[in-house]
Amino acid sequence: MEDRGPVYLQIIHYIKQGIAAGIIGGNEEMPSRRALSALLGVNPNTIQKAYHILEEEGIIVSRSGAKSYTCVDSRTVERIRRELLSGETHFWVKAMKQLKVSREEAFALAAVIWEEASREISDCEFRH
Amino acid sequence: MEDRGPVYLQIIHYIKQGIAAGIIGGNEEMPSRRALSALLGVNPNTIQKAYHILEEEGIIVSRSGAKSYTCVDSRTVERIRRELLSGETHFWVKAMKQLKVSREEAFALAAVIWEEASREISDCEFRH
DNA sequence: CGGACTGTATTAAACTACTAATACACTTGG
DNA sequence: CCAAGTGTATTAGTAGTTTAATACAGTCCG
Repeated sequence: MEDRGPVYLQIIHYIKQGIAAGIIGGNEEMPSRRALSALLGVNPNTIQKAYHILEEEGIIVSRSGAKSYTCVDSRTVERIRRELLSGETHFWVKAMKQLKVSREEAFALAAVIWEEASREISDCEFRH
Repeated sequence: MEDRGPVYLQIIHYIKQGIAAGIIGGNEEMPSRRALSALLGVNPNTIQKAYHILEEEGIIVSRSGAKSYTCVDSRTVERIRRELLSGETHFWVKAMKQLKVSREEAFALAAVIWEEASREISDCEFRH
């Protein structure tokens, strides 16, 4: 529905999601700032901002001149996964309650949409 | 989790949500720009921007000098309700699928959080 | 009527997100 | 080694959001 805020936050969220889903490994080479910016069609500075925050959060490591790598053990992967999962679900429940939807109606709709989404081609990885 | 973007969009969303939930009636007096800005601690111009867009969408009517009123029939209320409900649920399902969560795990977690939220005091109306 | 409140409009300033164009030092692979 | 690619930093500019300080004309109620 919406674009969901600043691009650099979307990138951070996207990478965390990839790690939580196991698409991005815990000690894996990351695309360079320039390469990812070209791929996504945004400015290198925007990628740098996202990577910098990810480094502050201890999710990637960067050595000046060399490529950046993810830096998360399995415990951290599980922590990130639970954070995202819980966060998104809390947000949905809150929205449903604010709309004064009954538990039955909410879950029935979610079930319908879940099946609907299962019948769609859903492949949009950020590398091939 | 997040602040969810521009304030004027939050206000629009909040009012639509109130209408969809039946908290705000279909032909009801709206708080004045100045009153709502004071209540929310934001600039009157920000409220004006939100109200102006709501008027363009045919949700409220404003006559220069008089108070603004909501202007939605029951069919429109139902349309708005379905839009918000469907939009939020699509977003949640998409997030769950991107995290590669099984339907069972996702719905189980949602059930837990739903009950958890039911045990909390949840009253934050925008007027008393 | 007349004052209080209303919607509406204008202008200026500050702030953030994002783009753009560089520049520099470091690492790596051929 | 050395050229290509890398992370990092700087400066400038644009656009959108928000605040601020007004101003003015219309409506409403006592």
